[in-house]
Amino acid sequence: MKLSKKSEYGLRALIELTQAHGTATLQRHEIAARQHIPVEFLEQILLALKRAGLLSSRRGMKGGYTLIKPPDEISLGQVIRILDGPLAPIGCVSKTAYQKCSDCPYANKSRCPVQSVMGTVRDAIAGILDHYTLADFAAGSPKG
Amino acid sequence: MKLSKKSEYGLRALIELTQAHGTATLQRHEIAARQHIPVEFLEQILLALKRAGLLSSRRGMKGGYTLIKPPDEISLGQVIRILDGPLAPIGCVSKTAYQKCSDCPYANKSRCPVQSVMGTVRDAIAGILDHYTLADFAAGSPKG
DNA sequence: TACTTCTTGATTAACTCAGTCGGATTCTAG
DNA sequence: CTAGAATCCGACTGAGTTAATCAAGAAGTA
Repeated sequence: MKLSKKSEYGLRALIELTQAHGTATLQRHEIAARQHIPVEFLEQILLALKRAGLLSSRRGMKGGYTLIKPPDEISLGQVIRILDGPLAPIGCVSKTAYQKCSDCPYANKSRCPVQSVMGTVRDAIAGILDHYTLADFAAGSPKG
Repeated sequence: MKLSKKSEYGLRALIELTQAHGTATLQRHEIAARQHIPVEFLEQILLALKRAGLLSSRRGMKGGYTLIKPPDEISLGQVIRILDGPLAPIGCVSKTAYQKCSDCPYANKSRCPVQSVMGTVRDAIAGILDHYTLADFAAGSPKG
């Protein structure tokens, strides 16, 4: 039940990029400095977000990173899935990365207690994180 | 955002112990066999639950484990906290194991975006898991 | 060409997870 | 009182993850 540093840093970096959206491109050291993130670690996070299509980047002097999509079309759920993997607490209730549980005696039965509870937990988490956009997030609003 | 095997096994073991509650005491190999859990791993789980005051045990022939409290007074949240630690995705929003975030630029400010979102996530998770009892769970009911 | 910045892949140290093992202790049965 | 059955307890291990760090390369700007 834990959010990795990677995701936390990623989200914090995206606050900066959201605030700069449309205005400026940010370099990794700027983001790192403002958000107290180790530069080289931040680097691989930004790269992952770029590969996932959220950011674009330019090299060389005057280079840096920019948000490629409007902040109100990116959910925190998407970001965390990119950096941390599925939101579901257990593979057999994941909607984006389902995995049959191997050793469960209830597997393939109509109802597994664990699956049932963890399914509702997954839905609760995803319900929050998939409806919370970067725009909400960067504005610090307690939910839209 | 993940439930460990330890907690999963623990919960499954408690299904058996709940069903046997008041009737019989169960030995680790019985639980292990019925729930497909490695016996020696199960052992340390049962021990932890015992130390936490949920189970009692007897040694020697005719020994085994019993639920010590009524199943409708034990929540899944309690169990998972014993085996996996706090439910909160991040230390600074945990109610049972709060920890100030060290490197966050918003620390001690009135509002941190991460803290705000993860706080609602924590509340959602705890809201489900702390109101779901072993009795509900073992009965397989889709929530009381 | 010189310099700056992103890009990529390798490497690392510390830690956690999932499980195993060996021996000690306590209980029952005979 | 002894044998055997069960829990108790701590140490250990191997694989994998986390959180970085490093070095070298590619691309853009002046």
